[in-house]
Formats: sequence, structure tokens, C-alpha cells
Amino acid sequence: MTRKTTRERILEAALAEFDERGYEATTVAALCHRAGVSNGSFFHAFPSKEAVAAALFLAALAIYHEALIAAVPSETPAVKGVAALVTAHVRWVTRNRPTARFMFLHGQSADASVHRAEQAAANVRFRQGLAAWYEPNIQCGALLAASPELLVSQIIGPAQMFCRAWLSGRSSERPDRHLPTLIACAVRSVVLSSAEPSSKPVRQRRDRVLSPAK
Amino acid sequence: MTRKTTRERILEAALAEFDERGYEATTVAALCHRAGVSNGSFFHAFPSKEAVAAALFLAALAIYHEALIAAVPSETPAVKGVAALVTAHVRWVTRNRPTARFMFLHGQSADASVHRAEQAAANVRFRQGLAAWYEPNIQCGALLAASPELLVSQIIGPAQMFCRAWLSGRSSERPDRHLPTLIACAVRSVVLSSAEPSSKPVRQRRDRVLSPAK
DNA sequence: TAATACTCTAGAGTAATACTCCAATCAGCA
DNA sequence: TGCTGATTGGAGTATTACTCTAGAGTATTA
Repeated sequence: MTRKTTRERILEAALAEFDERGYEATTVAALCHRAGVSNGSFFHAFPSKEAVAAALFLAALAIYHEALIAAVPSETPAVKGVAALVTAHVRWVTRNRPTARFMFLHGQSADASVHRAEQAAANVRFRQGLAAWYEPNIQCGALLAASPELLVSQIIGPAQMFCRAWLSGRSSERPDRHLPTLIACAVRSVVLSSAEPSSKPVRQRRDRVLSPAK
Repeated sequence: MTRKTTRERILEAALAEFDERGYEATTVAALCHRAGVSNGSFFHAFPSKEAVAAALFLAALAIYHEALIAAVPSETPAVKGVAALVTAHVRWVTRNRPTARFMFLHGQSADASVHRAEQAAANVRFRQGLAAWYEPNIQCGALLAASPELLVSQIIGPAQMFCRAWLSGRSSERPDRHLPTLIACAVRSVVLSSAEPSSKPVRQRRDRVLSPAK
């Protein structure tokens, strides 16, 4: 009967309930019922309802980050990398709709102190994971020399915004339909070389563009 | 003493409390106390705590939309328009931090049925307001021919994502510092013409481009 | 001015619900 | 078997969004 651990069953139930009714509207009682777990067990496994949301959020974030990092191995050229990142984002969102909904729509609001530290750590790991790809490309002049924050925003910002509209139900246009456009725009936005079929690493000095080579 | 109406005082107090503690964490009692209003008055002015959030959200959205629409009068050329939109977004966010925080971070989560209809209407108005600018530019080939949703995502998506990081406290980099980069990227992303110094707005008639002239 | 109709204010009361507490049960181990 | 710590169950508590009813303005008509 108990194939999965209590924590897992609660997390599973929580994802479904949060997705259907929203965080606030779901009661702990409903969570317990759906997970087939008693009140006592619930509060033994998690200190609070919010902690469930936080755990769910961090787990989702980790998987999402991993998917993006995996899309750009360190040797990937600029154009291919940008395309891969945009594709990975859109793919992940469309294939994990409930999780993405929770993460991008409800996730931000339920940010207690628990979250913060771990989320910050996750973000650092994420940027470090991407650094192996973008740093060489920035240094050879193929990619826009901007701070990691800004670079990531430029690459997946539009896809992110478009996906958000779809996730929230505001728009019914599936993001993956527009993947080619999203990729083309992202490439134009941050890939610099005027003509770079097979990116030849050009020695270039970074000029006065912030980010003092962290 | 009571210069402002009860509703206004409640909305004001709500913005501050939501910004400091978050939607859930703020109690109606705290709201009443801060607004100097009794419980009875509160529920006379609003049917529920959520309705306060919804009203706040819609008001903020209207002001934000207006700021963006005002940035691009119908004759504005493509490059200038894109720059103006990005600038308007960043300006509005940095100058209305609490409101922006609520709107972009907490706003989505508290979406009941009330919201939905009005928000959809607001979005339609927004797109129509922008149409006067982008339609001519698309037709004369200066702007990427994408759906309004996609176009808007491309233009302010990166700025949006970057601002979100700042609003949530994840990043401490002020978005307005990076305005030039944000603008340059957005322009490269959606402005097509190979060389268009001072775009001549070409007389054109709207044909089959949605929006049946409401 | 007086009566009336209506809106707004007030705060005690109610129902729902996140969370607590402790006794009962189970799993592993001597 | 008996012991120990982890897990479970569910009744109990405190908080809180919301209701209800009565009273205080306020404008309108006679």
C-alpha cells in the first residue's frame, strides 16, 4: 500500500491541489485526504502548509535549472546555445504544465524565509552551471558581454513572458508553436558576430561593459 | 479628518501591508487598523479581502498599461517606439516599486473569478492601444510581423524578467542602470529594417489584422 | 423643523482552518 | 519477548475571514 513515502505522497497531492484550486484555497484537510495521510502525519512530515509549497517550489526549480544547464554543454557555440536554452525553457514549460504553473505563477508569492536562502543558493548554482557555456562565448566576442542576470533575461525573458501568459490562461497560443520566432529573436538580441557560421573564437578585449570578470 | 474615502484608505493600507508582509500574512484586522477603519466598514466597502487585492491589481494594471500606451503615439517610428516601451516599463517599475512588487509578484496568485473577466478586458484594451503604433510599423516592414502577444513579449520580456529579479530581492542590480543594453537588445530583436535611420511612416490601411475596430 | 429613508460605522459573534498535543501503534533490535 | 525511537491518529485550540444587527450620520420631503 505504502509504496511511496509520506512526504512524496503529500508533495504529489499538493501539486495537484495547488494547481486546481490555488495555494490559499487548498486546505490541509484536503491535502491529507488526497494524500491518504492523517493530520498528524502531515505535520510530522512538514512543519507547515507553506513548507510543502516551498519544498515543491525548490524541487521544481532544481529540475528546471538542470534542464536548462543540460541544454548547453561547455563547448556549445553561441547561436546553438541560445537556441537550445530557449527550446529547453519552452519544452520544459509545455511538458510540465502543472509544475510550471505552480512555479511561475504561485511560487513567488509563497516565499517565506525558508525559501530565500535555498533559492539564492540554487540561483548561484544555476548561473555557475551556465557560466561554462557563456563565458567562453563572451570572451571570444560571440555573445553580448552582459552580466549573467542580464544575459539570461535577454535569452529567455521573452519566452518566459509568453509562457506565463499561456500558463495563466490569459493566452491560448501554445508557446512551442512560436519557438522558431522566439529563437530567432533571442539570437538577434545577444549573438553579436556580424557573420558567424561556425564561430571562430576571435580574441577580443572586453571593453567598458560592467561585470569586472568575476 | 476623513479627507479620503474609506475605500481609498483601505486600498492604500492594503498596498503597504501586502508589500511588507505579503497577501496571506496580512490580516483583515491589520488592514482595518492601518486604514483607521472598523471591521464593519471594511466589509461594507469590499466584499472580501481578496476583492481588495483584485481592485488593487486592476488599478495598478490600468496605470501601468496607460504608461506604456502613452509612450508610443501612433506616428512613432519602430526603433523609437521599442526604446520608449522598454524605457517606460523600467521607469514605471523603478518609480512604483511597491505597486510593481504587488502587481508582478503577488498579483497573479490572488486571481479569483472577479479578476479574470476584467483583466482580460484590460489586456484587450492594452493591445488595442498599442496596435496604433505597431500595426503601421509591421505593415511597412519595420517591425517583426508577429502576433501582438509575441511582439510585446519580445520587447519587454527581458526587461520584465530583469525587473522581477530586482523586485523580488533576488538581484540588487537596479534595472534602470541597464536600460541602454535592454533597449539595444530589444531593438535588435524585433526591428527588421537593415538600415532605417528616420523611418518614414508609410500611409497604409489596416487590413486583416484582428481587432475589428471596437 | 420633523419624519423618513438610506448609507455608513461599529463591534460582538460564527464558522472554518492551520496547527498542537498526546496517546496508540509500528519497526527495528537485544 | 521487551525496549526504544519513529510514525500515526484524531480530538482540541487559537486565529482569522466573514456575518449580523443595532445605532449614528446624512440627505430628502412635508
